[in-house]
Amino acid sequence: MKIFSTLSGKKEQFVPQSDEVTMYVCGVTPYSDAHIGHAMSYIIFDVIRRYIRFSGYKLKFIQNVTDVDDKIIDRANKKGIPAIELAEQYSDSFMADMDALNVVRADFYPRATGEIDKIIEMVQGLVNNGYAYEVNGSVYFRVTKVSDYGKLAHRTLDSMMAGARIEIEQDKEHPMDFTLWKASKPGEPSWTSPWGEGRPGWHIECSAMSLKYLGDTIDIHGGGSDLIFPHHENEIVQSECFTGKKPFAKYWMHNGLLQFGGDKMSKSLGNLITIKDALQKYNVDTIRIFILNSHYRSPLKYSLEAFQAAESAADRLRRTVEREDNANNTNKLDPQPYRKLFIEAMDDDFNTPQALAALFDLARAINQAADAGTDISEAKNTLAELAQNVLGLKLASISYEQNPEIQKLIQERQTFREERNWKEADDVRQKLADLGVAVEDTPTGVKITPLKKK
RNA sequence: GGCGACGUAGCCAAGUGGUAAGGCAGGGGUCUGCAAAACCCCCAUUCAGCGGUUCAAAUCCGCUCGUCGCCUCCA
Repeated sequence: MKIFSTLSGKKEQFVPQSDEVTMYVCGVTPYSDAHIGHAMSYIIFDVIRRYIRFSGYKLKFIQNVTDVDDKIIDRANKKGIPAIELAEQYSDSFMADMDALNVVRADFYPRATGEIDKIIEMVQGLVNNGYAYEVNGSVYFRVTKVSDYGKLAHRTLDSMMAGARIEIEQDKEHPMDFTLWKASKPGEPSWTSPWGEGRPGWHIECSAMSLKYLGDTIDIHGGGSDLIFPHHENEIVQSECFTGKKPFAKYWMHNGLLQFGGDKMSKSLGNLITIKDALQKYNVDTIRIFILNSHYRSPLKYSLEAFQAAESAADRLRRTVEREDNANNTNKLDPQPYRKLFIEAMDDDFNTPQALAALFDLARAINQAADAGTDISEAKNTLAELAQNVLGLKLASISYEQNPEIQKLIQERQTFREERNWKEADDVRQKLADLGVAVEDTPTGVKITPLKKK
């Protein structure tokens, strides 16, 4: 298995430290509903996790919830509720979204507010060994003391300074120094520390959690490419300087970002589509195929057309899995060649578009074989296994058996058809269409599917 | 201003030296009472443009044009 690491800038052979792979992906700061950009990132890392397990490794996966932060405090103040309550609310909302998107849960979701002891221990350690300094109750990291600062973003301190819009903060020794511990203002959530009342800076919680739950060196650390700098860069220096061990993470993985249409990517929330909105309109498989049909490191443009294409594609796989087995036929379709292609694609830095292509090739072969009466049971199992276990698709069809109105109309139509009364039969079909379902006559009986949105 | 990514058919999108995957849409056909689904055939002599290296380039190099990201909160 090969993984592209942002740190080295190339694909590397994946060699975990042990049979149990340790992995950390930056989670959310819960102050509003998550949007489909979040869905993209977490679905991608979900598939990566699923594939690592599918390949035979064990995996320990941790994801943070940063439940104390400026934006949470601002938003909570506007709403007139405690910050922790707001964070709780949106954190629950996020978990519900992840479940709905069929994202496998992490082993544990530590919260920043629950890890204050570890955070203070780290900040103190960094002060003690000279990598951090306290000014007016806040503690800053001294970036000039680290020779390889910028190694993840592939930049140097000088190049960062050139033309950068950096707000000059009087307290900092160097403009690029970043906050480890922030002195709190009155009314803000705060904890007692050796430097007075305060709260964690932005980057420190991820380091603390990763070190505490996964160890000094983990195998994979991931997140959106917008986190490379400064978030992950800072995680690296503060962690490595605290533990004295390198590397903090062996492989750094970053997904490309979702772009919103050709229009202005307006910063106002009007342009953002929440996961809840998307799920209202499309099923999980549609959303997952939309995302997995492009490579995870490439940016992806949101478009209605692409979603509709993904919906049709999902439907194709779903229908294929539902075809009759012909299990009594002695001719069998062998899915191995397709399985091999799928695995080769996934082994090459999780090339899901190519893996999906292998699945569609298998689907075509299955349909061909099914038309010919060949036994497709094993091939179908392979298709379902790879699609569901690795790509996290559900391939679940909607059942209308519990709907008496639809069942009654189907019966009516069957009667007309047996009487060869095509006119009446077609009228009933139209009635069913008005109810949002399409009826298909197949050799094995009537099949009801949701009517396609045009 | 600095750093970086990208530009492949109507749309989405793989492919990083050996002659263009896959999905969607479209056209024709088989099947069907009609449909739908499925299947078959067709749909980029060509990979933004211009030069260069090479026996050979979408793939390497240079320039031009265009789009985007990061440098500030962000998956």
